[in-house]
Amino acid sequence: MMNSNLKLSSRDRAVLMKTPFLSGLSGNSLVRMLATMSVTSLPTRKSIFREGEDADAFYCVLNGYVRLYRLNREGREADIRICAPGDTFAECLLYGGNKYRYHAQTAETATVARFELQAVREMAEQEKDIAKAVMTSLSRHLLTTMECVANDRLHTAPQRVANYILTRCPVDGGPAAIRLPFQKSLLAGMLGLAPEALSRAFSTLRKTGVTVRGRVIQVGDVQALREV
Amino acid sequence: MMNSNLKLSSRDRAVLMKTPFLSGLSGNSLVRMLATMSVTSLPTRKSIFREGEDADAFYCVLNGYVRLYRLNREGREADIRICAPGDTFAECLLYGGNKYRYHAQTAETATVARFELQAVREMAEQEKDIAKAVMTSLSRHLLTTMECVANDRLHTAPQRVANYILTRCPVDGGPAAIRLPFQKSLLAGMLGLAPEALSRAFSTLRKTGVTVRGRVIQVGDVQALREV
DNA sequence: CGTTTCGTTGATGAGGTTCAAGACCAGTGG
DNA sequence: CCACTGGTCTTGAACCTCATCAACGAAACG
Repeated sequence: MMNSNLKLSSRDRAVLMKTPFLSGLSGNSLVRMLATMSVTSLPTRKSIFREGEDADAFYCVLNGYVRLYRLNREGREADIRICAPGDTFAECLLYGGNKYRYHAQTAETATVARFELQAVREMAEQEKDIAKAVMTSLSRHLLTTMECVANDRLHTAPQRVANYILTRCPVDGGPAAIRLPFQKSLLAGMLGLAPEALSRAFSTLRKTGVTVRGRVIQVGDVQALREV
Repeated sequence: MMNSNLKLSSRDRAVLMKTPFLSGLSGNSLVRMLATMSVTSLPTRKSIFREGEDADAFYCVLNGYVRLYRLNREGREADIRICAPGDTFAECLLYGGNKYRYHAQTAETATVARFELQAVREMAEQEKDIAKAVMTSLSRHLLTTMECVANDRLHTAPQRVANYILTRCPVDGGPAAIRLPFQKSLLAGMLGLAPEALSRAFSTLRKTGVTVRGRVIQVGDVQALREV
């Protein structure tokens, strides 16, 4: 069901332009970048690439979600990162090795933009603003990944969940409500938890005023949640 | 005991030149880079910067080791990364925010090279090879950090230790011996473990043919260790 | 040769995983 | 309209790994 060279929907185009990757590009660079790019729509649980394969492209999520994960010897999967619309992945292979280091798979139907590594590498050497875009993208990615390590090592399951809710909360205090943009099992993987552990974390947070119904999370007092 | 503008020892200079950061630079860029750099020797457990401070520089370790860590609400520390000679840290702030996001402290007496963010930012915009050096450095750093997340989420303590030993083992099979370049407590933090857990992991690995005496680790059969 | 730091060991408990069973929900087809 | 079905989520129970605390032994260092 691979659908290459798809025409960009206007919503996808808007997401693409807000990416750290393309938002800073001037006219000429932008055109060249878009020219080497191909857009693909993929069904749920479709593999994009596998660990160990020769790397020839990196990707940007336009719609839906993509899981990056690894397997251990016994075949258990662990998510390394969940990529949301606007996120770039495998761009570190521009200057860091020539094989994919993890599996990438859609978590639901998704649209991704594909960039040839070799082409972008050459363009980054020619155009300064493209190099800058790459650096910005890498920097952000690195910061969030280090944040992830710190989160894993420092916080318990309820604290990680509270953390996640707070990052999605528009308000600073009082009551709030958010809607999960994906299944809970995906959130669990994102936080480095088994789905059961996420479920238990939610029920622990009930006494802090968090109620969950389906994908809707209601927070009684955002400030109280910050104390967890 | 801050010792700015120290003269580079020849060993430090050799480390510096092998850095992904400087190894690819041509004459002119290299000279400019070295000109804006200042080298500092620091005693054990000296803070280099603290979380939340305004960021004005990033660093490269020339000698010794530097811990990057964070504190949780109760004051417990968790290491995010241990930087060895040749490693760069906080370089993600070139294009990713203007405050340090974690604490940095020497783990033993160390020598570091300091680069002004603003100066390097300007140079990266002018010179393509400097931009490329930044991208290479960021890419490597990102790959190892993602590796770290996967390691934490996928492997048990003995597996992480086996992993670490294998990455330092020169040979592919048969017996081998390595010498830890630092204290065990530092290795523990690096692997996301308490020192006691590292100690127990070593004793678990005894039945796989690993013996530890002081900083020397003897491996009976490297291949057997790979099976863990 | 004491003092201090580092490493090991044991006991205990908290936090998560795993497995199994059941609840809930939406979609499907009788 | 209702029963069946397949997926997702929750709950319970047993187990496991690791952190923590405390005590002790071993180096390192003056």
